[in-house]
Amino acid sequence: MTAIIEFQERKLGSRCCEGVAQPQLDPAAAQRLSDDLQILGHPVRLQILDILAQHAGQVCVCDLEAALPVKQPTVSHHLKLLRSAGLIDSERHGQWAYYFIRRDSLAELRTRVSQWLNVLG
Amino acid sequence: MTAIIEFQERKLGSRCCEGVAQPQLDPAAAQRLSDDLQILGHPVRLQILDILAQHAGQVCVCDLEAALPVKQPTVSHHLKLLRSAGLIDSERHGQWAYYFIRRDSLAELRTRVSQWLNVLG
DNA sequence: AGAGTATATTGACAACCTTCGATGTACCTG
DNA sequence: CAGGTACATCGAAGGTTGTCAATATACTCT
Repeated sequence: MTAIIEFQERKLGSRCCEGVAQPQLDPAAAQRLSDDLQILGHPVRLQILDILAQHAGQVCVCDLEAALPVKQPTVSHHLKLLRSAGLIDSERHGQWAYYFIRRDSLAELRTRVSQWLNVLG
Repeated sequence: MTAIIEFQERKLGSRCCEGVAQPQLDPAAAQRLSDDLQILGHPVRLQILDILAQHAGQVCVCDLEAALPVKQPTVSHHLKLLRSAGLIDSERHGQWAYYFIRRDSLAELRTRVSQWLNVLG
């Protein structure tokens, strides 16, 4: 209720929308950040990343299936999304596919997100 | 390609899925974080927050409409989502609605996201 | 009161996302 | 080779999200 009284108030009755406000974030950057945030914005994907971070390189799909509240095709689907986003990768050993986090990509994503959170705050 | 050779390899032929892997993140925390990330995961909402961060308390809906690539009902829609998430609030002055960021809620969100990014990395 | 402006809400539509059964592929073991 | 296991892919169903024209609400000024 006191949020704007410290600013000079816009003259009432004057036309608004003078085009003063412009985002610092250009549309491309906004899209990129939004993609980053969206790939993280699902509980199953968050938990997958969490597990992979703890057991790097030793996690196969059926481990994930056992730890998560979704069936195998769904696990594979989310793994595919995370891989397309560059956040994880896998190696096949025999019949198992071992998944692991790509620390480099994840670090870049973290930098982008952190920077934005700082700009905002 | 060298990701797993530094770990003791699971004995081939043995049964997998021994239930070893468990997320640190409980389902409720995963859901919460996911909600946080999802509300941020849209370019228009990112740009709204960006503009509000720069012009706190002096931004009305038509300013946003002028700065964004969507029409007024869509702007109002995203504002409503951001308000439901507790990230922004508004004050009416005459016919204008001035929106502003709720720094406290945003700070809490940032803490949750940052902490998770750190745990992960 | 009446005309005009700013914003919110409604309702409809399209696009997208999530999920899972069914099926396909690859590999290992006997 | 046959049977079993791990994983990927397909396709369908259902849910959610984003968008906007139309409309409603509320305020301002004459």
